[in-house]
Amino acid sequence: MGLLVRKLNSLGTLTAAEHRLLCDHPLVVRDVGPDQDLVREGDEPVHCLLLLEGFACRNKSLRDGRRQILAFNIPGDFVDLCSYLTQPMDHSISTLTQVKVGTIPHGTIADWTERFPNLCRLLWRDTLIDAAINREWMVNVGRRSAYQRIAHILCEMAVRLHAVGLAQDYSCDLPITQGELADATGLSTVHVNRVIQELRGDGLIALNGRSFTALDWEGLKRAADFDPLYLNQLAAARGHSGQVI
Amino acid sequence: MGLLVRKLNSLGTLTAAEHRLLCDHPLVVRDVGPDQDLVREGDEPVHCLLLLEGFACRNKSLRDGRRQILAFNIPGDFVDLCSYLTQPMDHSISTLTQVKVGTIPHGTIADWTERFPNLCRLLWRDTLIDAAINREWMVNVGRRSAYQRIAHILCEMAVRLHAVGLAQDYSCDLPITQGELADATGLSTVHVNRVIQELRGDGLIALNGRSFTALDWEGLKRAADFDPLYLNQLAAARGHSGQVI
DNA sequence: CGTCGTCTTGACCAAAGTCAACGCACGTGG
DNA sequence: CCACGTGCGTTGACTTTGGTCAAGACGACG
Repeated sequence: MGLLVRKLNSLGTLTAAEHRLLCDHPLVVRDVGPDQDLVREGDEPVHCLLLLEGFACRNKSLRDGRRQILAFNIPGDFVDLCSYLTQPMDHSISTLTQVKVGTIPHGTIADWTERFPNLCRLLWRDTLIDAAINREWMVNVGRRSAYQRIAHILCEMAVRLHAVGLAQDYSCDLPITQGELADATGLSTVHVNRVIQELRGDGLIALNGRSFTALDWEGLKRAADFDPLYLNQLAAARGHSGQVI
Repeated sequence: MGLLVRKLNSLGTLTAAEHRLLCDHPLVVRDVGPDQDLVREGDEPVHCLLLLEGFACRNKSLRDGRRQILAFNIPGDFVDLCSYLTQPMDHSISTLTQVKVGTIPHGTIADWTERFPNLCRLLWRDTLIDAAINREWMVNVGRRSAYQRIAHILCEMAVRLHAVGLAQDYSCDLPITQGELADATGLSTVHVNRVIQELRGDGLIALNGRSFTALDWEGLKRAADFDPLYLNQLAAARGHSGQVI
């Protein structure tokens, strides 16, 4: 539960009792391979999933097979906390890589939130930040050019991975294919490929296989019109770890 | 507070004590003209707004002036409940028409939610349904054709307005300009105009000025690939008012 | 009656999609 | 150890969707 404690502490302050509660909770861990659905649209899960290792994504598919990726999930993310209060699922959660997930029964969350209003607020806030990321993605897909979209999503991943210690010196492991990037940005795979080459040509990024480096962080941010405010609103407002990169 | 009670009761069940609490709360009401910002990106509001009459929208602007509308708000919507837990605002709320809004101090909400876990859950659920609408819009903008996007957004508005009693016989007052529809769908005004004419030509809709009628509801739903599940997840699951149209 | 915002139309343009093929790395099985 | 298949990245030629620019129509309102 260390990851969860760390995450919630970045959103506010856990009391000692809450800290103990979470640390004492025995987490059931499950291993899942790449390209599997952790939860499927229409499911009515009875527990929430905490992503401990690996990458996943939130996505919705149309009947004709096209799909939209709504968010990338990284270690520490409470992947489907929303299933605690909204059923059935209106979207799926799929793994991108091999992952480890912890499962927490809805009953446990109900118990926690009734007894600890502060913890409840932190969990609620976590879902609100997910929503904020969604909003930013919507602007991305609706109003930015292909070049800006890709740059923006790369900026976001760099900041978020840095925040959980999975990026150093502007580089990180990014096991996301160009096809997945296309589904996340509302573009075609072919066009994503061309844009990435343009970004490479402009000296902004290095991206080969699973490894990503922002060669010119400031330039990339400028190209993307990136403002990390939406990612960690409270932390930033309180002057905490905030501006990580 | 009748509107709020009605809305929360559609998301779950208020206890008698909660019902009384809400009904006894003296709501401060404010009138605002059209095309005004109720809350602006960067603000740190100290109260939440409940939309009582009129239409508004949640939106984000880019520095170059392009903007994306993230959601349309209709009477009964808790327009910026998210400001209770995430500050500062990462987006703006603007009026589309003359509106009446009720203001509820964050302190009041904090008090309510600490004392009434069930009410807290209902409010939390309300923010989660907002998020679900956002997700559907993202699919709309990212993966549907212009024709489908407009059809889809019209379906959504019809269902939501019907749910609060503002639509009968497949028609309703819809004071949204084509320019605003463009900002909501990630299209240009000109293209929205052409698509609307195509929808008219196909006998699916009548849309003049502020009045909208779905002439062929089933056809419109089919064209939009519309599934209202995401709008009222719990109500639908429990077999409540659910499928309104 | 004039002005302003919105809707409408046409001519033209550009961004991104589609289709198809190929290269390349990696893993698997003979 | 090599042939083969598979998934991903890359490229080119061509098409389509939707954007841009510009002008006119229409209606509400002062």
